[in-house]
Amino acid sequence: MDRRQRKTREAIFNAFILLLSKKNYSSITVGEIIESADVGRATFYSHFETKDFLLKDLCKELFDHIFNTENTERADSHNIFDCDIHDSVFLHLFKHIKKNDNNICKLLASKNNELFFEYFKTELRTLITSHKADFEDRKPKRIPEDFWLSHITSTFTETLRFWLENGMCESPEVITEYFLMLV
Amino acid sequence: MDRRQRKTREAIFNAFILLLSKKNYSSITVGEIIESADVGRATFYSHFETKDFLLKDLCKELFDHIFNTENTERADSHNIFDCDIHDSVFLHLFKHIKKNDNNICKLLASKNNELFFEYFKTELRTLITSHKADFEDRKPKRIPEDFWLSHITSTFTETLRFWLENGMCESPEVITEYFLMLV
DNA sequence: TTTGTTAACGAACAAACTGTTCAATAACAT
DNA sequence: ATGTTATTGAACAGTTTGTTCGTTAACAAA
Repeated sequence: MDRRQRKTREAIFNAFILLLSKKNYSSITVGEIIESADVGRATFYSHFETKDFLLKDLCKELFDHIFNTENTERADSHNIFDCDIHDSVFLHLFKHIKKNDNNICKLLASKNNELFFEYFKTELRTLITSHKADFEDRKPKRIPEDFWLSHITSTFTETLRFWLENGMCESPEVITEYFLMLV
Repeated sequence: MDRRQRKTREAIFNAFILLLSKKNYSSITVGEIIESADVGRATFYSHFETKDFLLKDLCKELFDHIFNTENTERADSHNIFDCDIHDSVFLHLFKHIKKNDNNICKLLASKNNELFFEYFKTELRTLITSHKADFEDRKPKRIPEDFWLSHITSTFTETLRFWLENGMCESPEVITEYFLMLV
């Protein structure tokens, strides 16, 4: 990718993240974004079709990173997390989120931007679906399968939300424990 | 309240509900609402400051109804739900939602309107907080109090969401059972 | 029925935002 | 050095928003 393209794309993403941490998504205008990013109006629209697509692309960038390093690290099977204890995936996720300084946290923590959380949940649910075997023994017999998966997913995101809103003062290990206590 | 005021208020609410069942909140314009409600532009703005306030007022109208008949029915202590079995409040809520033909259901079921769900959750949380004693024995010792309340609240709304998305084919009793199994 | 009050109307209005176009300029790759 | 491609800035039409105001109609109380 052309260096110019990369630079403007970065500038727009950063400006957008900055704005999202201050105000809620729907009240942000394209005018504010391009002013903050210091790029031309036409440039913005040559990169992103609309503001919605900008959000979608940003989410893809941030989440693919988390969830894919997740996958690849587990795939090449020789790191500390690739063990057979079933809850390690979630501990890993919490650690990963804590490590990834502010960007994701800032956005997930902001009560307003529900859209952002929705994209996160979508990615999370596919991850959890691929690990559903780990929860078989905890599942009440009569609960339907898809409802069960939704429940695990939303319990995880609510745990994460609690953690972020409290300034992540608990350790990833404790938060993982909380999560597993509830599900 | 003046009959004229009541009529336009009703007309606007109904038009708004109709639109919300077709498209998502942010894409609805004031122009569409007043056209569908068949009222003048100035009239709309004399009733509601902005579109956001319209949503807030609609939520208040719908939810106050559910949650307050809840309270009053329990207050005058002589109906079938006012018993000492601790889960009856939630069964009552599910029944109430099912009974209340479509309006609320239509809105809660539509995946798009996350805002609407947020208002619902706020009301629900205060209800659950006032009944938190009923869940004391289920609460893992180490889980913080407010986190525990958030968890019960979101588990309830996710259960409700599941129910609505599946066309409410299960009975209120079964759904209540599902909810209590998970929490 | 008459009278004073209040709501609805509708048309017009400025202001803000959106998404597009285009010619000129600068950065890039070879 | 040359052809390609991204950025720029300004201008543009089209929406949407929220307000204003004079006129008309519905209301409530005498």
